[in-house]
Amino acid sequence: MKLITRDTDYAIRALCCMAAKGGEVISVKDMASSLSIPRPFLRKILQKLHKEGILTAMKGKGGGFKGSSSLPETTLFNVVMIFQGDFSLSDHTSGKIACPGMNSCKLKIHIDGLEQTVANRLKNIRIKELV
Amino acid sequence: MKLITRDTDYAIRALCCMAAKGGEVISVKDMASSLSIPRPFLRKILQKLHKEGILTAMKGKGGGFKGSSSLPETTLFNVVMIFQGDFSLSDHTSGKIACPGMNSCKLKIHIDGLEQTVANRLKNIRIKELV
DNA sequence: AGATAATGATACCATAAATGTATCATTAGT
DNA sequence: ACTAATGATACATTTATGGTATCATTATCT
Ligand code: FES
Ligand code: FES
Repeated sequence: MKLITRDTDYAIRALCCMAAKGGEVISVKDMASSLSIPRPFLRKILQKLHKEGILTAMKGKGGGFKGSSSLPETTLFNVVMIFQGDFSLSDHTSGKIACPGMNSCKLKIHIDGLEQTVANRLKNIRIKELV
Repeated sequence: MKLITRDTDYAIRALCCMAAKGGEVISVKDMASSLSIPRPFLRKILQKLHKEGILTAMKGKGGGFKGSSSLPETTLFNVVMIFQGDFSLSDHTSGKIACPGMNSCKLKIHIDGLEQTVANRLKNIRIKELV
């Protein structure tokens, strides 16, 4: 089971790299080779981060991406949500599975609690703390 | 992302059901209908739990499964391991992805810590506490 | 102006994992 | 013998993951 999929992981690494470089513009080409990430895949990832406002894009020759003002405070939770959409550790507790006794079920309580714990941990890890 | 996949979830519910019934033998047929789980799927799941020694199987007419002596102390961690094999929240930290600076990386430290937390939580939830 | 080099947007593809089904053999009770 | 259960295992379907490819747009450089 994976809490952090590969695109999320690549995104985090790329963001750390951006943050380390300050406001410098970096092309996908350069970053892909320096991080050993497939270029088109990284490109898709950075475009998404741009759409979400975490990166700023510069088109045209000599262009690339750089971190936006929100980058340093961006949390791992933010990134996970962007690439993995939801955040439910189990279908069971999210209601996707019909289950008798969804209310007052001890299993559900435990899983919900764990989910909260994980989410809170991820919310407390910011990009600026990783560089 | 899912920490607990459906087979794991079904397994937990089935184990709770078994535990609640004490040493009574229950057939897959009965359990599948009472838990609303596809019968052949549940069967495969229970067979696996039997192989792992958590359930005892009775073949032949009137047969079925019942909890073994180890059932009450079985933890969610045990069940997750049985159905999902490993337990690594991220490929990155498990070494499946080549990454410069695998040593002394702050991200890795955080993820490893979170992994420990999750594992410990799961290890502290026993079937007997869920019935 | 034109060549070049970057991103924007989006569609496509390949593989793996998750979620089940089906089948035949074996065993036990009636 | 007949029936109803599991044992073992192969097969099928669907969804998620990981990645490519392409064409349009924009900016720079000569
Ligand atoms: S809500 Fe279904 S077993 Fe807990
Ligand atoms: S080990 Fe690769 S970024 Fe941490």
